[in-house]
Amino acid sequence: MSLLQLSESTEMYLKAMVELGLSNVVSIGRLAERLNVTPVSANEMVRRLGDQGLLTHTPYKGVSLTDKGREAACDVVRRQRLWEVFLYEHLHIEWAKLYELACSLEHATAPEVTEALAAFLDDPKFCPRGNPIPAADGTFQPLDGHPLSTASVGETMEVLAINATTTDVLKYLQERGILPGQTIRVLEAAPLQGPLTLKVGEKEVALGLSLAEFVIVKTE
Amino acid sequence: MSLLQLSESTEMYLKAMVELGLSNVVSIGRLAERLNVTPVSANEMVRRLGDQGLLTHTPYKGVSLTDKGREAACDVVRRQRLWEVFLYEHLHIEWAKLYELACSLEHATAPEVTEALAAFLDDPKFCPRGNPIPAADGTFQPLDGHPLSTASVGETMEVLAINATTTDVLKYLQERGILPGQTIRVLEAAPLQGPLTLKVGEKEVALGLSLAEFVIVKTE
DNA sequence: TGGAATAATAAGGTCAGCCATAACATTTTG
DNA sequence: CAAAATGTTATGGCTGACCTTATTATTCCA
Repeated sequence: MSLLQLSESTEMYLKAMVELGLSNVVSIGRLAERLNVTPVSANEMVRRLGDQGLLTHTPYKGVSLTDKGREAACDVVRRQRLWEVFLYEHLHIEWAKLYELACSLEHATAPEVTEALAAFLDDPKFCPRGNPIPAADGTFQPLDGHPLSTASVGETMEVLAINATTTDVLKYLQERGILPGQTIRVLEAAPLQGPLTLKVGEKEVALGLSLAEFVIVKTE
Repeated sequence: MSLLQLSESTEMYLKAMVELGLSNVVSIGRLAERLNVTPVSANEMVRRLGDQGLLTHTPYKGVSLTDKGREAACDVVRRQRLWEVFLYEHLHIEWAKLYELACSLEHATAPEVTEALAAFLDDPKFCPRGNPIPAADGTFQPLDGHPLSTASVGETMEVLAINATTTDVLKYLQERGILPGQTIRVLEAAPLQGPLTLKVGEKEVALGLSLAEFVIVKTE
C-alpha cells in the first residue's frame, strides 16, 4: 500500500498520466495541455516527480509512470471514480459536473474513507463516465477500446467511456447523446483533420476530432 | 448566499472562530493555539481576514466575526458537520476520527454538493459530536450549554457536545465514556487549575481542566 | 537537408501561508 | 505598582507550484 503524502498537484499529474493511457509514453506538451499549465511548468514538475521516483522522463521522448507511480496513480483514480459514483448515484449530481466535483473530493480523501466508500457503494467497477475503477489492491483493467478519433468511416461502435474531464466538454457530448452505452456510426470523416459526422441514435452529429479523442469506443 | 472563494486556511480560521464561540471575542493566542500556528502567524492571518471583511480585530482585545464572516463561517461549519454525519452514519468511520476526516472533505465541497448531501442525509440537525449543524439559510442555533470546566462541585449535567477536534483528544474522551448524551457529575475540583473528578456512568474519571473545556454540558 | 515544431534549460518573478527572531506595547496579576 | 504574560510589529526566510522571457537542443517532416 502506498504511504506517500502526495500533493494535490502531484495527484493531478498522476491522474493525467492514467487518463492519457496508463502505459503510454506521454509528451510533456500533452501533459501540459491536459493540466492547463505551460510546458515549462510541466517540465519542472515532471523533474520533481521524477526525483520522487513516480515517473521517468526521457528527454525529447516523453514521460511514463514507474511502478511506484502507477500504484499511486491507480489509488488516486480509484478515489476520483468512487466519488463520481457516489455523487451520481446518491446525490444525483449532474452528470457533466461529476468529474470536477469528484476531483476536489478525491484530493481530500484518506485511505480508510476510500475503502469505506467503496464498501458503501458495493464495490462498483465503473464510474458514470464508463471508466473502470482500479481495485483496492491496485489491479486495473483498462478498457478494451480505442478513441473515436481513430475510427474509420462506416464503422458501427458502442461508446464505452468518455475520457473528458471538463464540465463544458462533458456537457457538450451529453447534449449530443454521446454517452456510455450509446451506439454510434461514423458516416463521414472530413479531410484535413476535419470533423466526423456521426449517427447517434436517430440524429446526425458533427464532432471535431479533438473531441472525438475523448470518446472511447469499441467496434461491434 | 456566499460567493467568495475562501482558501483552506481561511476556512480553518473561520471554523475555529465558530468553535471557540460564535459570538465571542477570541484572543489571538487562543486562535493560534487551536490552529497550531504561532501567534505571530495568527496575527498576520487575522490582518488578512480583516482586510477581507471577515472579522474585526481590536488590538490587545481580540477578534470577532463580522456578519459576512459569520455567514461564511456557518457555511464552512455546515459542510464540516454534514460530512461528519455521512462518515459516521453511512461509512461507519470511527467516532474519534470524524472531525479530521470530515475537515479535509469540507474544504473540497462545492455548494451544490453540500445541499445534495444535506438532502441525502435528511437534513440532520446535529453532528455525531453533538454540535448543531447550521441551516442552509445561515441560521444557526448555538447550544444552550456551557463548558464542563466552568461547572461546580456537586452539579449533575448532561453532555451536550464535544467541541474537540483532534483525534487523540476525542479518543481520550471517548475512552472515558465522555460522549454526548451521557450524564456526569462533578465529584471534586482540585485547586490551582487542577483536574476535575467526575462520575461518568459507574466510573470515576479524572479530567484536566483544559480537556474539560471541550465538553459542553447542560445542568439538569 | 533545412526549417518548423517541439522540448529543455536558465534566470528571475509572484503568491499564500507559514516560520524565526527581536524589539516594543499593553494588559493582567500578585 | 512592578513584573509577568500577552499581544503587536518589523524584518527576513522558506516552500511549492506556478508564471514569463529567452536561449538552445532535438526531432520530425516535406
